[in-house]
Amino acid sequence: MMGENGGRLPVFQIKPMLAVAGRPFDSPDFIYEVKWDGYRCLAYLDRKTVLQSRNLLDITPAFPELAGLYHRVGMQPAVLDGEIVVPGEKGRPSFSRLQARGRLADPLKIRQAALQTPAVFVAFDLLYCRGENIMPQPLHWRKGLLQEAVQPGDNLVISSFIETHGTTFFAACARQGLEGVMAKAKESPYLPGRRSSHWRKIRHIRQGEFIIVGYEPGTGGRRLGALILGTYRQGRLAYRGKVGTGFDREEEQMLLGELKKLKEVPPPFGEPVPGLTRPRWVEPRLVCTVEYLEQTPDGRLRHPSYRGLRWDKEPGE
DNA sequence: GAACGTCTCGTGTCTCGCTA
DNA sequence: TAGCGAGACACGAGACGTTC
Repeated sequence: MMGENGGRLPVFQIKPMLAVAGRPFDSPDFIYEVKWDGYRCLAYLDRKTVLQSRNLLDITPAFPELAGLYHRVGMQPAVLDGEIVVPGEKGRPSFSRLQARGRLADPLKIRQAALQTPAVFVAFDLLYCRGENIMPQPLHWRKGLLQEAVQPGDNLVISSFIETHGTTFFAACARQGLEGVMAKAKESPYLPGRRSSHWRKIRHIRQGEFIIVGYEPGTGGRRLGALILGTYRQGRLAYRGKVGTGFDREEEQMLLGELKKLKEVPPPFGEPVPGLTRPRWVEPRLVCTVEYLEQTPDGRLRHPSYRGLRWDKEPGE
């Protein structure tokens, strides 16, 4: 089977297909499904289960509760593409819980965690079926075969999708606090390791205004590493994270110029901030707009991206 | 042995430069 | 011009090494 490697599963060979970023749209040529907030994973199933991360690492030992996936999948040897998620509050995927799971190395702790916060494999594509490479086949055909091959149950679900009504679906997902939507061309083949416009990642982006309280110098060709952000909480500045992307060389020069005009001040937060290597603290006079995916439980920004200075805003606002 | 700091590894975005 | 890879950056938290 698997042709190219003499009948064995192509373990650690397939890189997952990637998506480009996009905006909500409606098209009869696309299907729309929930974008799950978890670890991208390929599951190799051939009388056992092997889980491979996006970077081709074997993450099977970290999720023992998924070892039995192969019992629920027919037409083996088979390879599923999907996402490992850990349900959090209200059943929504919790990325922080998943990270806590993924970092465990002690087998005892892994077993305990598997009982307390069990992971679920959300399957959304079928790449090999009965040992045959079906990646060149169109997505709608692979989706059909996925429905036939997989018996959903504990720890294994099939990602449902809708046809057309992409904007309505996106709005509904946003209301439910989900990360976003994936739009996939019905006729698209699976392009391993490639980032293709056949798949579009439409994320629910949040935006806010934050006070620039300092910065870190960059390395390599960059002069500005990251801006250090804060907001006022009960009259005191609170740390909200750093943003190190979203500005090009021109904006970087302009920001550095503005920062150099400000007086250097002592650290504005009551306690030292972990993770800051070479902070330069400045007067909290500049306000900037930042897009971000979500906030961590302690109020820090996840995946922040700088969008511009707000000359019209005062820090106190 | 406790506390602290650094490294590692998972996820991601974005810009820049090279190549087809 | 589009696609792709490299190299910046972000987050959390366990593992591990060092210091006291």
